[in-house]
Amino acid sequence: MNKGKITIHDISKNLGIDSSTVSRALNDSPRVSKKTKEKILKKAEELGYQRNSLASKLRTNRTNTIGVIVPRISRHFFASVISGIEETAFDAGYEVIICQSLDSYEREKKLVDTLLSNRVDGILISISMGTTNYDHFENYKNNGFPIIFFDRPCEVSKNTNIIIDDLKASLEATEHLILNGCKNIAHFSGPQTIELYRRRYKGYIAALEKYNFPIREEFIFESNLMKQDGIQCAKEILKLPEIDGVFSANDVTAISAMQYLKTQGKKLPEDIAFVGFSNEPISAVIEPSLTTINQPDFEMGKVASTLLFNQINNKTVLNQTTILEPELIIRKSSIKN
Amino acid sequence: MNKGKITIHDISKNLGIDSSTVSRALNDSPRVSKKTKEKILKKAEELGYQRNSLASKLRTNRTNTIGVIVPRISRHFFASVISGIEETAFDAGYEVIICQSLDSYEREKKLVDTLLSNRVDGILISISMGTTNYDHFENYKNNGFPIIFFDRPCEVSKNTNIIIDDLKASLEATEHLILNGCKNIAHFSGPQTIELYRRRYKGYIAALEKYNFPIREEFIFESNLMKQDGIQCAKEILKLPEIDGVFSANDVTAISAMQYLKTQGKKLPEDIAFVGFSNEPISAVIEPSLTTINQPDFEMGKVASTLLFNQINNKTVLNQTTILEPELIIRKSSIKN
DNA sequence: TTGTAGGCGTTATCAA
DNA sequence: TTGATAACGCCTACAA
Repeated sequence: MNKGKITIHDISKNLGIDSSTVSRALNDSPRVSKKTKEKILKKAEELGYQRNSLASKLRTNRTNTIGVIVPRISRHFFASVISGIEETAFDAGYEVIICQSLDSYEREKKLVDTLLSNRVDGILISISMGTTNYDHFENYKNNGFPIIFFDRPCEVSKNTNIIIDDLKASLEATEHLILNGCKNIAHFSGPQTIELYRRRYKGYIAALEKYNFPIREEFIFESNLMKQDGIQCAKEILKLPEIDGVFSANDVTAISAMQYLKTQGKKLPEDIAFVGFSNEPISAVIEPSLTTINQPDFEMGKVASTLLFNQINNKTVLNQTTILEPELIIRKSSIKN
Repeated sequence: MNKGKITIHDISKNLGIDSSTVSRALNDSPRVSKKTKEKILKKAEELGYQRNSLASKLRTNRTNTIGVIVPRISRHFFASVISGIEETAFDAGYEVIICQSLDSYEREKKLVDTLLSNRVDGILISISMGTTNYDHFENYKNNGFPIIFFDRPCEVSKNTNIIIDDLKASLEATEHLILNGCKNIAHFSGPQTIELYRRRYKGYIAALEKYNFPIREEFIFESNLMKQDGIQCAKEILKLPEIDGVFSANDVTAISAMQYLKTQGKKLPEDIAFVGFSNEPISAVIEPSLTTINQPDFEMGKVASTLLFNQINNKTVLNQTTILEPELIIRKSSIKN
């Protein structure tokens, strides 16, 4: 119950030194003599003093804290981005508050609100799948509040976004299937309300066009790209026996589809080749191992947080999109012998 | 830059109503007339008022916030525990601050410190592998500060711990290997400084004893149970060709060992059967699929947070260990034909 | 180098 | 039902 009961005033009284001096000493100000400083630090230790950050943040109007909102922390990609953010933040002396929106718009809105009422200095966010209305960002952005969007950018005008080159990667992925002999390539696509999935879709289309392949609507399956969606997609595929390759907008769906197809006696990649997107750890381990796109996750976290800290400290808003380069990881699922 | 500039005083001036009334209205106090309340809420909305939680927390000396420290958020188990915690917290109106120690003692200590200086009402923690000194908890516990340990308990006396029955699960896992014909069973063990891994070790020993199997020190491999440790263990195993089964204290190590052994031409489970621990998502997907122990992760989060909220609100300290039941998931890696 | 005094934004107490 | 006032713990001009 005594938690944090000791204040600078207790130290002050205890030593007969004014609390302002105590405050200065605890902040290692040069305006306190070495001797007094030592005395104060010793007494603080002895009394079990613990600074009340709330008070100091309130007073200074600076929290040295940033908020991070991701759809789900369990996704390897987001966990890595967070690690990148935390590393930069640690060096810069910032605290990081991690939140997950669970891809719900309501939750996301509430989280933004909570972070702001806790006066974070800035926010890094990968918007949820459920978000189609961006008003909750617009208001703050207009006030110059630092918000940076990563991976899943904000679709309204003038923002600082960090994305990867989904279009190029998707084109490359689809092209890879074509060059490995696929003639009828399906696409597992995410919600087209989301820019990111539109870009992946466009990459797929671009590859087909490049090779003068016809675009067949019935080969394009839009879903939320969860595990169960993969099974659903697989079932649809079985009805279209000419399909011999799949480019999936994420690994999760590709993998669950592959699993299902294997139970139905399909040979992978001989009957159907697969390329995923994300390079989840699981993808290297399944059989056949999944060819996929590796995203520079850790780097993305570092870039995003570095930009945010610049924005916080220089009050300069970039409103510019940074594009990072992904990489095609070729494994067994796409190589027909 | 205007972030949060509007305060209750602005609303107060704007309406000619005292700020104390504004405060009451914003907190939906019954001591404000409906009419005034409406007027205030409307004006707040209009001015874009956003409460300053820091000030409110400072004043009330209550943050309605709990801290959660886990080794790494990317581990599926911890992500699920966190989901359980967040669900309970959401219903109880608490904010949750998620932190990862990355299994570093230094980081953990710092995180505890940061959380306390931010005056969280309580802490839920799964201690890091690097932690062997518990002084940083002792101090606060003695002050009655609510801390609850889950999964990896605190080894010093009198704590509230939530664990699963590792011993029973490990005994069952090892027994399962024995009943499936394994004669020489190895154990991949975690650091014996950690209670949890000692319990898993004991379960392994107990099973051997139950069936009068000799305990062979050279069959027990202690490591930090990371991916690379699995490869190392696999190499050691190859030097001991009599080993025909492995009980691993986690899935990660089991899987990387299996992968390596497969590249070396071993047939799994025919040559060597495997049982892991944790039921990582990957375990269902690899080949052969990994028999493992499923832990009630989400439930553990709910139980731990519920206990914490009780402790916070009733000021009653349980200092009691709650044991949850794990479950053996039998898959292909342990069934020799 | 140290002390004085005032305020960050909110809420609780008391009085009206 | 509303208002005045003080205080939460800290920091920072300014003065000494």
